[in-house]
Amino acid sequence: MHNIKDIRDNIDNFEKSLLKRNIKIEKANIGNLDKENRKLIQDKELLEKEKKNISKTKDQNLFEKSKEISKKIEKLSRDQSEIKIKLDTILSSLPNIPLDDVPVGKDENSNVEIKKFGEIKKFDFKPKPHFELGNSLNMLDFDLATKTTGSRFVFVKNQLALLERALSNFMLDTHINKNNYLEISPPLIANENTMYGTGQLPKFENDQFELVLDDKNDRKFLIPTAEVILTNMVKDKILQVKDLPLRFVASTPCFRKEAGSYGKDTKGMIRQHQFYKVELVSIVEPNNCNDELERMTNCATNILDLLKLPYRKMLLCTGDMGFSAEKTYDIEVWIPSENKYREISSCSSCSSFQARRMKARYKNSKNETNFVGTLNGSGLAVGRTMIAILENYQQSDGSIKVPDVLKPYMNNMEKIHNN
RNA sequence: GGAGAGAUGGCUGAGCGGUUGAAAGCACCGGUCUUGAAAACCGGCAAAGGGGCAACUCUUUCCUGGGUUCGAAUCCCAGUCUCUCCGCCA
Repeated sequence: MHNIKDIRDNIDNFEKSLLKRNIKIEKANIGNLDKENRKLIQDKELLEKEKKNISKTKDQNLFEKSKEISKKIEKLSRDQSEIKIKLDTILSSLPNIPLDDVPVGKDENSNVEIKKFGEIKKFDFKPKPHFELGNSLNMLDFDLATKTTGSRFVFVKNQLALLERALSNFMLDTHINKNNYLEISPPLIANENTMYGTGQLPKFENDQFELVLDDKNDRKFLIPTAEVILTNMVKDKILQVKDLPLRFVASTPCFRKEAGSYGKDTKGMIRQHQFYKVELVSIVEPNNCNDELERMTNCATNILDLLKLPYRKMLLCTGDMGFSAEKTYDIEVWIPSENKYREISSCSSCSSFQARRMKARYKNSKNETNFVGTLNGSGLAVGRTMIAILENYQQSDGSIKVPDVLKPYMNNMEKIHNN
């Protein structure tokens, strides 16, 4: 959510910044609504003051007049709230402003590669895609999931289920013990206000799985990412500066409708309606957003370093960033069967954009109340990490070598194989 | 599912129709004292919104939404959440 005051003072810059994201704002409309809103507030406050004075005098002769004023106030405040709702509807659907160092572009083709890491393994056989490997191991079953549930779900069995669990635990332990994140096991369901806070609502309702409840006013959603619930842990709070930064980590299932991605990544478990993800969330002083973004991204890539998986770090362009982000790094891991890099983590700074929606504030060293900065990043997407391990660690016989760092989590198993 | 109790500022907690935006304590900030710190003492300290270059000023807010009243944190109604007891249950 943007601060209308900032927009008012600088509407041309605001327009320009959003244009970088291909968003055209109706400048005149916003300006008029804002003016109208303030006019009505002023009129209303004048009457309120008058009314207040009458009741202070306790003069019975003026009581009738006070009643009349009440009616006028009622009307004004109805009009005003209507205008305010219109204005807020517009403002709440506008994405965050990109930072200056974010490249401008309309889609992922304009993303900028920062650096490649790790070595791409040369296979002396044709590397198989993960779903073939999983299928022949009898440890990934997509057909069964289709039968029980529907498309874009999967049964993970046997040692791959262990691998999935091992990955979660390995990532969690690393972030908790090495990177100083606080482990959280959060609710997987969020209410409407929470979803609004991080920016999933109102604009992206179609991507969410909503629960069917008896009470239509009580709306609840399966979380599309733990970012939603972890970031909202500071909703409606006024924190002390000494409490910051807060760093949370959770491994949770994530649920996404993937609306509009028909025909995209239909094979395998690249794009699923449900997947595990280890999520990092930081709550910081707004000035520290940039440093924290670098730190967080390093925490994420550190996992790939330890797993010895090749990857590259991308700086997303304006057109490819998420709604709430001011700057985003994607980490892409090497997928041998596709002969390309695929997103495995996305780390974003959201400045005070989400904080303003959540009313998450802190008192700075001067004792002034201010909105916090929020960041979120995957550290990492567990399902896609499993894909990367299957493909990068595959052997010619279809077995999968277990990465060294995971062995302690998998009964010191050397290889995942069929019998 | 049944029966009660409650929801007040960053936190704890008074107030139960008229200078109450709200006592007190804690926390926090500034100062005195101290070599420094602690303690003690003095002072300050809610948020949101509007107006003003500013000093400042106005309005709203005591869970949410309605209602009663000239006037509501205080009374009435509905809802949400929390706690206790009983029942049921992973």
